Amino acid sequence: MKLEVLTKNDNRKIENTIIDGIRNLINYKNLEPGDKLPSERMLSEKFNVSRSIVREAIQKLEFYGLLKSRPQSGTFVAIGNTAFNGMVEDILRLDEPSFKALVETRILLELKTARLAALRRTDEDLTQIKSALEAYKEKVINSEDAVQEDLLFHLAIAKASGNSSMNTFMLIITPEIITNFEKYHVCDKGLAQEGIKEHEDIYQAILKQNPKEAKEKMKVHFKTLYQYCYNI
Amino acid sequence: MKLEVLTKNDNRKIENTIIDGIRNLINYKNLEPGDKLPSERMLSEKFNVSRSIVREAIQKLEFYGLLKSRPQSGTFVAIGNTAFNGMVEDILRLDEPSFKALVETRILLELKTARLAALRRTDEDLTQIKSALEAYKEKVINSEDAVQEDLLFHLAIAKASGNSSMNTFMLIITPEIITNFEKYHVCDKGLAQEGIKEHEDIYQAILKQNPKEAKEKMKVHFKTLYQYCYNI
DNA sequence: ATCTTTTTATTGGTTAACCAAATCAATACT
DNA sequence: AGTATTGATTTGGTTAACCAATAAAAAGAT
Repeated sequence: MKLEVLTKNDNRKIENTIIDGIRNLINYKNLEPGDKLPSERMLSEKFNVSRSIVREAIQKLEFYGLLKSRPQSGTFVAIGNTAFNGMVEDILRLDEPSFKALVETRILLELKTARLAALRRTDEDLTQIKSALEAYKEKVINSEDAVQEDLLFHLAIAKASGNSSMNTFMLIITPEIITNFEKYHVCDKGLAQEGIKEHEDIYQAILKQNPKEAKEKMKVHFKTLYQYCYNI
Repeated sequence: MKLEVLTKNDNRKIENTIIDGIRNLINYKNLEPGDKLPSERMLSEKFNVSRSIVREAIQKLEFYGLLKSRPQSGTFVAIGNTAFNGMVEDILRLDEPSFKALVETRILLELKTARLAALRRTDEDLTQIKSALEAYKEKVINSEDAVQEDLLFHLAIAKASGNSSMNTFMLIITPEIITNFEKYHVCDKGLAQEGIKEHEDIYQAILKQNPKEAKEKMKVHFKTLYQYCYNI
């Protein structure tokens, strides 16, 4: 029954081994930013694994900005030696975030995106937020589950914040939040009804382009969640 | 000369096409969370592309938590239809974050991680932060470039925050920050000297486990950067 | 009939062969 | 001598064939 986890760990382990090998190689050869790594073929031969494995390891390091691969040219070091070593260490030891960590991050991000959305929202942003709000309201008044519509409303605000980075991070943590909400039935306790009012308040603040009020209304909205999160 | 960008766009475009195809399939077949998608082989045949392409598209959707693939079993829908459609739309339209957006996000995250680190740091965390601080100081007093050591100090704090999610996000945005700092020579203006004092203040606050002070000292540290960022 | 065992087909993961673009060096031309 | 051109080589990207694990179905024993 735990086989799935085991194989996944194995995969993770071999990928991490390759990442560690690449790190050693860069240190041994003293490669600086802009320097070229050996080709994927040579790396796969050196580490006795297939090219796909090497490619995955490179892609992971590329995702974290440590390497940069250019088609028909090669893979290049993207940051300095010191930062590379320090960050690889962290990347290899990263563990899955807990639900508490996710909620904590979400609240932090959303207090900011609400404020920024009030400052920067376009008319197009506003109509999309409004549309998400209406979809949410319709579900709630029909007493249907509205977790998804709830999250989409918040994502619309994140998009309106004009900060692509925060928007991306919200997209990353949202599905896990949804899953946990539905699993622990966070929103079943008749909270959805008052949720409508809170959502409308946030929308109004963004409509009026009042950043302080937007953040404040978002904080009110999170009050229940906040307490819930810290009482698990 | 712009060919690299073009091919990359092409690659992106075909992957996005497949993602769109998967979305349509899920809608057409009304697949709910837990339902199984067609196998990678069938999808690659249906979309007239190779399995690798399909795999990459699936992996991207899995990264954002919309799908979940299990070895020797299949790929499964992970979230509800409504959320899936809304999020796919956003994912397809995501653009690269600007430097300003990155700095904005970094400041937001770090004011929080400093506070959390003061609350939750272990002794082990503390020694790692201290170690990063010493490495930074040594570089600065030798008048060497210390951008990397600077960032590693901040990453050590992020790790000490005990929030894996924020730690990951810091790791994601850090390399781009480093690159831009070095490009625009943000830290060349003799700021490094006073940076030592500011770093030490942050360290002391975390040592004393004083969250309010840690956040405040971090805010002081970011004051210059903050102004710089908003004056570009 | 029901449960266990065995077989068979399907799955994601892995490897290896193939392709077009980019690079670089040798050559031809001015 | 210097510059442009061309062709072989190297590169990351792509495709297709292969593998082990899984799950489902069929056969056998109780």
